[in-house]
Amino acid sequence: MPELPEVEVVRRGLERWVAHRTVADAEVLHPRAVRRHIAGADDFAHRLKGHRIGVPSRRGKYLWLPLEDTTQSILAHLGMSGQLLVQPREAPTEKHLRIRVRFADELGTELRFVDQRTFGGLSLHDNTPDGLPDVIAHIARDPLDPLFDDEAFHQALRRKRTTIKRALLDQSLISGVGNIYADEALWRARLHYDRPTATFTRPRSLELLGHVRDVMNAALAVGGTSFDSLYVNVNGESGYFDRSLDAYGREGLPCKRCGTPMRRRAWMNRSSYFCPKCQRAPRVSS
DNA sequence: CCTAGAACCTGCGAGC
DNA sequence: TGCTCGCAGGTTCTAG
Repeated sequence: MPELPEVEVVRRGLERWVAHRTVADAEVLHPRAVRRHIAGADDFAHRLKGHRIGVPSRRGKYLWLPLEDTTQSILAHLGMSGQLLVQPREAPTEKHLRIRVRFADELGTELRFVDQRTFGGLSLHDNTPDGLPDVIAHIARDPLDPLFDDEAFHQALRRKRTTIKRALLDQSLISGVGNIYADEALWRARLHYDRPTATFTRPRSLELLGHVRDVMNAALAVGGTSFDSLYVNVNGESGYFDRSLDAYGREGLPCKRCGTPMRRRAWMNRSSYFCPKCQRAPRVSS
């Protein structure tokens, strides 16, 4: 479940179902799922044992579970297809189950990391003084973070020699935005994905940020976006925002503003969806 | 330093 | 039916 709203839905589920429980033991079924944990799978499993999980946090698409009475956290990234599920102990093993965490209580559920494509994973890291896993210190605050600096973001856009969608997907400038919400925010802002950022005026940058926040909050309110069973909350349930999408996945369908057929362009090994009339291409498109 | 593009994986649906 | 191709909510490494 990749972008910010989907990850936040998962974080809330973990807060409700996993926080304050003590790990009995962990089992790593695929080494790629812990590749960020340099000391390896056995070390990862061993270090979780006996520790109580604190309240889960999130920045952008990363979330982490602090281990109480330590200065470390379990960092999680869902990649393209990762799921964190709270399942009954007796539930059948998922085909792509990669990590299982059992708890030392009688609630009867366990935490499972399931990931078809293995781009995601879990790992254990020291926290920085502000409680963030050290390996994600370079990730920017996300737009729903009260301490996100709008002015600094605008200045960063001015400084870069890049285009706006690339900038939105650059997790060191603004985190949590992925392919869906980038296209949605750009459609709302009537901006073409290939517009150079260096010419952005402050009002334009701030308006775009407003649209990013609006679309993410709207998605969050209905449990995020899912087109299939790959993107679910910790209880395996899908969100409903797919039916509210204005741009993503709408190739050939009429623009909801002006009726012009929407287009899809191959872009950076993926796709960009846009309205050719509302979102005009820049004159000089490199 | 910076930016663009490919690589990393598995599975699914479309088209032949 | 079975094959190949293109495509998928991300990040990270490499080449230029």
